[in-house]
Amino acid sequence: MDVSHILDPLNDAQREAVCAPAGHTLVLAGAGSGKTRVLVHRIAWLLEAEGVSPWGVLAVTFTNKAAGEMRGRIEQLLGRPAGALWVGTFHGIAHRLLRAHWKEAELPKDFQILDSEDQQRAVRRVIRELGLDENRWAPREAQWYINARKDEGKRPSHLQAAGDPWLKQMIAIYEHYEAFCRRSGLVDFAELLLRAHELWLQKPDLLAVYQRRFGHILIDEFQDTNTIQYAWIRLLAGDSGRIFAVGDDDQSIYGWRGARVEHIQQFQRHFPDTSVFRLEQNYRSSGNILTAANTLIANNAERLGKNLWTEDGAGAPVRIYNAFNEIDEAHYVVDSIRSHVDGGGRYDDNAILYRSNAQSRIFEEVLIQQGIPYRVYGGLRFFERQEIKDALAYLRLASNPLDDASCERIINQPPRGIGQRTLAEVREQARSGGMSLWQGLHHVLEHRTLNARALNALQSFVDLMERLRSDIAGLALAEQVEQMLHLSRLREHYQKEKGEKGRARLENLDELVSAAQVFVNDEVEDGEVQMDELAAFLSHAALEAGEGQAAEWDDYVQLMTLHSAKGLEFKQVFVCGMEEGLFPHKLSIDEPGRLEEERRLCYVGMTRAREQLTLSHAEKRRLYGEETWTRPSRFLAELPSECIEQVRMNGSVTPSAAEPVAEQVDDDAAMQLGQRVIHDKFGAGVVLNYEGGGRHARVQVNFENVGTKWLVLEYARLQRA
DNA sequence: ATATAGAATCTTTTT
DNA sequence: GATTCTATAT
Repeated sequence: MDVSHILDPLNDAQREAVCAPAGHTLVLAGAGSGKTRVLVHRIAWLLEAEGVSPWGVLAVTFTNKAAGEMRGRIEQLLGRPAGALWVGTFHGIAHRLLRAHWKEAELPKDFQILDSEDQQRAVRRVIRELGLDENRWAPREAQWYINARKDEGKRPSHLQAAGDPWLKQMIAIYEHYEAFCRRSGLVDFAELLLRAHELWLQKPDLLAVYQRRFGHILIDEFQDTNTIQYAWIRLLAGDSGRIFAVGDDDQSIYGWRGARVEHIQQFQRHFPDTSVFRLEQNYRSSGNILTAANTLIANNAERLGKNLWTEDGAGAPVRIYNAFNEIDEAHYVVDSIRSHVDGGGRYDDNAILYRSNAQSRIFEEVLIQQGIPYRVYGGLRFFERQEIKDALAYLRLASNPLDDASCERIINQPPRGIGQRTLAEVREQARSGGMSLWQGLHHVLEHRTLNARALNALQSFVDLMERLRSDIAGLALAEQVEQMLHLSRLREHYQKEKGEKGRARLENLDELVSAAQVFVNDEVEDGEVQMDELAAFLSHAALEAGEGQAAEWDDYVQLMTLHSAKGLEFKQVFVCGMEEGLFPHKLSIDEPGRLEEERRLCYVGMTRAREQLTLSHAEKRRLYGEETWTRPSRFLAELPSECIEQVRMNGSVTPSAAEPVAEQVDDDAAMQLGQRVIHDKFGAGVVLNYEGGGRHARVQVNFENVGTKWLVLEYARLQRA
């Protein structure tokens, strides 16, 4: 078999990794060093050169996007579909296993998935049931506790309060929450992983089947694996599976949600026959950007050590813009983007990155004001929208009457006269009789423990759900959805909602119908279990919340947090709000480990840039409605001065302040900030700043050879370069 | 049962 | 500043 198409596009280091010998492989891949490429080519190599069957290969990623991209690139390289190959997220694959082996996993056949919002509601309910004060025992906190334990592979029975009353309460909530999930046939995200792990532990013969099948296991973003994911991988690999893990300890930014970078170091201990490869040649960023990023990250103590290099030239210096306030900052960034586009560039060459979402607003305002198209990543996703979740809850309750989470959500949505009092009685009946809400409802109706008005309301809900269940049986998926929207009167309900919001909600409901139309049930194609189409659709909705944003090919400026920028690249990158307390964030400043994670986050942001990187900070910032004076981020001070170009603008709030320079000087001497100039004696330089006006106007110029100087415009006789 | 006004509270995010 | 929950009035 000719494998030149697999190996030729690779550099030496990449090729060595792709052709790694039998045994385990760890690839330490720096930012922009071709990480995905190595994974994709490795799989192609296994299939084409080593004759491995696609049946025997499993590739795991963290996001659906990454999984989709990987499969696409593999098929492109192979020139054919690779159906039997398993490519998916940890959660997606765990879900697939549990669907195929629901009996062995002790799950109901039609179990459904709780997303984090559903989970939080469930936890809140449990807290109430325990008679605890919600203010003292915040549902969010308990949810966080439960997920953290699950991510560590721990059940309540593994935990001990050791006299700590807080822990004792948390464990109690965890226990009751588990009971709730069990009797409702519900599984949260962390549970998918934990359950899949336990399934293999408890059924060794089943594990053996998968161990025999998957001789090759590939993991993307290995630095992001949490305890349970890594344990699961090790279990699957057993003694015979070969693991190919790709990661970068410098890009570990998810420690706060349980990711353990240590897995990279442990890997070589756990698997002694591991070959380690380093990919350090960067194909993305210019020299200055890379040097700056390298210098910054060198301040971290806990590193495996790695230095990125490039064959490209130094490129433009990294710009640091010192803004007066956040409005000035936004104007500077937007103006830079505008001049990029005026010079023939595209809007989507540009990314505005920030530490926290609250920072996006001011950029949006300025972008709107200037009529520049933009897209903000990471808002509410399609399947997370209220109206969509309402609609799905009807379908879920129809297919599983035990699903209390869904029942609670829609029992009075749209409003049908079932208030808190009535609901409390239903809950009480359900709880005392050990029944689901749905059963509790029937109990209340039979024993008439409420007044007639409430009973009527409850009866109408029961009738509705029963009618819905019988009416949608046998219909095609999209018709089921359509029928549900009609019978539940959800569409009618949202029609009444006025304004832009109501219109958008209706559109989303229509969109749900078309999502059902195009949905193909590929959930279990090789297993014995044929999953119900509706159930598959509902799982899909929970596991893949969807984008629901502007189409990707449109030309928009990209706004996102530094976290969501990981894995992406842009010609021009603006990292904004480089101030102490904001970035590094004040909640991470005191702990060295967390501060290092902030620095890695900065490193990730910087290495997104191909040609131009601009870091900005404001002296004064209004955040959460409060105005504060700020100090520049310590990260700025850690950058090497030879890669940096400082841009300052004294005391002026808007960039229009730059214009007086142009107005007050004669036409041929007119200049703007950032203008390249030539001086008779000092040579070439760049205008950084200006001061005053008229005859006394002075400019600050950064000369390539002699550094920064203040010059009086009238005498300096600068020429524009 | 709902509508509205005041108060509290705000990292980062995927599944 | 903006959302989201809580208390109060209708």
